[in-house]
Amino acid sequence: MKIATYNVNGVNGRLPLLLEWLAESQPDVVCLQELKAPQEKFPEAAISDAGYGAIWHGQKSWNGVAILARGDTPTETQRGLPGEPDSAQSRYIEASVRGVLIGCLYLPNGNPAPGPRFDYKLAWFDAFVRYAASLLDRKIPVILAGDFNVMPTELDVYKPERWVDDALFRPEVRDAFHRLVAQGWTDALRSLHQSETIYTFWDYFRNAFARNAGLRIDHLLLSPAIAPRLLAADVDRDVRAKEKTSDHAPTWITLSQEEAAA
DNA sequence: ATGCCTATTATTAATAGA
Repeated sequence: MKIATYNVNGVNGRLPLLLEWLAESQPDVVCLQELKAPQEKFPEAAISDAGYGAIWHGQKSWNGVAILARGDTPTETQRGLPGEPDSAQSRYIEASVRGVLIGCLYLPNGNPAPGPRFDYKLAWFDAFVRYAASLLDRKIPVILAGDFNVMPTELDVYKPERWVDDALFRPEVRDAFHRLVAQGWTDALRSLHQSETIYTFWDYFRNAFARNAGLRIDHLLLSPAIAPRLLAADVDRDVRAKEKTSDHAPTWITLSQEEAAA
């Protein structure tokens, strides 16, 4: 079972690229962020023709999240984050797919920091940490996947000293991520590649991709009930190299079908 | 310290992204 997260940066503008990647990569479940499309403009027919059922939480201009399932329809369990500070922003959707609860999130960027946008980020993050704890209490297989807009450690940013005052790397935000993981989640990419440089985002500016000036901000967190099934985890960097591409690359894991032996 | 580039929306400029 392959589960991917992809900040597509405009689901309609990137539709040909998205369909190409779906056909090549064949993920079973996909969490999309930054649809940048209102609810009625989601390309449901094209996604369906590609073999995927979908649920989505759209918003005009900004944000927007979706969950796709190959040959299946995700069973929606939550839309919007409980206790979120601004329900007008579409940043969370959740579904049950093939026995796994999938939470798809787009955490606020938060720049400039300090300021109201940063306060909003911290408030959203706090609500998310509380909600994540309630998911762990259920002792079920859960995957929280999306654009967390945080580099967890210095290993996750090409030039850490340049980012210390940025909303994606400030201590408050890193602390929030560490508090989240400390609840019992497994950071899938990092658990399999403990000392490697792995990036999931490269700025459009400054020829960042060619220089590999990247950030690791797209994450998949596994609950203890599913973490033993983790087989592989990687980033489809080749997608970031294409024309008309998102500034993020698809990030994915594979899981064994059965519960791992104790 | 800032712009760089790219998207959407609404009208060629503003806003957001990270």
